[in-house]
Amino acid sequence: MTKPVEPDAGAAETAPLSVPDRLTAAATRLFAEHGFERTSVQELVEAAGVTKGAMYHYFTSKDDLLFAVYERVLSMQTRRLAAFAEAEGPVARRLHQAAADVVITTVDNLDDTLIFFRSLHMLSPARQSQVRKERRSYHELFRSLVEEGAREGAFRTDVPPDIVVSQYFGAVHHLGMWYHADGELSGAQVGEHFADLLLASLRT
Amino acid sequence: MTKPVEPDAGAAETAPLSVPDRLTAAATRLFAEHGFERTSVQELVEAAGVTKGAMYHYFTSKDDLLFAVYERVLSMQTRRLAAFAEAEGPVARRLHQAAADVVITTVDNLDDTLIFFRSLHMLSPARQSQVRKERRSYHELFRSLVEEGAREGAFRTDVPPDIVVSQYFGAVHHLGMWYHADGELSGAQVGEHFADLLLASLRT
DNA sequence: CGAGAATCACAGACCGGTCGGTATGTAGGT
DNA sequence: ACCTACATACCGACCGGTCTGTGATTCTCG
Repeated sequence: MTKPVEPDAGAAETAPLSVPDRLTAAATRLFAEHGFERTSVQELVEAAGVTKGAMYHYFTSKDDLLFAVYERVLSMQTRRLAAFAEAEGPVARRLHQAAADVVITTVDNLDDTLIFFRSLHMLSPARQSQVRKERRSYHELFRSLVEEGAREGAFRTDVPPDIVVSQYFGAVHHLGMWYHADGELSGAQVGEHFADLLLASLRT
Repeated sequence: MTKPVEPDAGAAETAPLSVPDRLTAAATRLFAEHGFERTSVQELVEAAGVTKGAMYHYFTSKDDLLFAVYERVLSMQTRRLAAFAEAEGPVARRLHQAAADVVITTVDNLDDTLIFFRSLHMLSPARQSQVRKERRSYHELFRSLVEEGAREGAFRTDVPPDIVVSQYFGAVHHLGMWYHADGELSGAQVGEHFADLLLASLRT
């Protein structure tokens, strides 16, 4: 058995995922459910259908696993934002699209983003600063769109762009606290409303 | 020694606070600094200058102490919001004042609000639902202001008030993740900007 | 081409340390 | 005598991480 286990050998779910993928998937679910500290390595590996030996073969520590969960969603969102920022068209439209999109990717990965802000402080200082650095460049990319609109006269100039971005992302990052997939509004609908409110708040 | 200890008997800070108050103050600081789970009861009571016996005399568990921290700031913010909501004047002005005020009280109690959203899930389910209930009535009081403005024609009606309120409080609750008292802007300045953006986003 | 060596990918028992909570004791007030 | 308000010693559970073992695969070299 080089990579996949034989079908239907494990517990409930036995998709042919690799062992590291099974571990990150189980970690995402359990960390979001009980929190990072309340989830023991033992129950984590049992949920993933592997053993501790397997986990410590691929990850150096429990923190490392948390970090891997962070990286996945953070790099994905950064890539998407860059694509919207570099696109053609008026800045108001690009900002609206980017703002709505980050809501959609956030609700599509609600567990990850919930863990993100709940457990960042559990990471080693080195890992924390690495995550913060990535988060910061993400913030700055978004801010550059706001500044571009302000220069062009499309947006108001009496509120610091940093405040605008911090306010918006604060709202997005808090989605994990209240949004439920089985609620009235889809992620796309919430994204539209959020983006509409953002653009309205920036009108001259 | 019925209530106060003799002056200058403990560690660094020996204000004549009662033992429960010393414990909640130490808990607020340590939970915000290292997180709830990483803070042991032993270091907590040492920071408060008391012993475990004292702590378990006033609180039934470590969770109970966390709950007490929650209650203090939550009830305070609810009282203040009610005062603004019940005041006189146009709804736009009352909403602006309430929106700016919640930012100020949040940055004035940044540790508490940080703990709040980071460690809510560590509470027992019963306690969690009690906190959520209070949080919900707070949300609804704020929402009633938005709805009042919409009825009067002062605010737009094409975005659900719940979305507006969730977005705004999301941003406020996330202040603990980025606001620093030694930064460029004071809490009052951030509050003004936040409230300005909120009101602008609601214009018809 | 084949056999032994080295490596990989885990398995699972085990350990030192820590932690929340309790049991028991006691000084002072009433 | 009794209650309040603590102090202190202690316990059993648990947890992250390590260590050794092992079957399968790959590499090496004659």
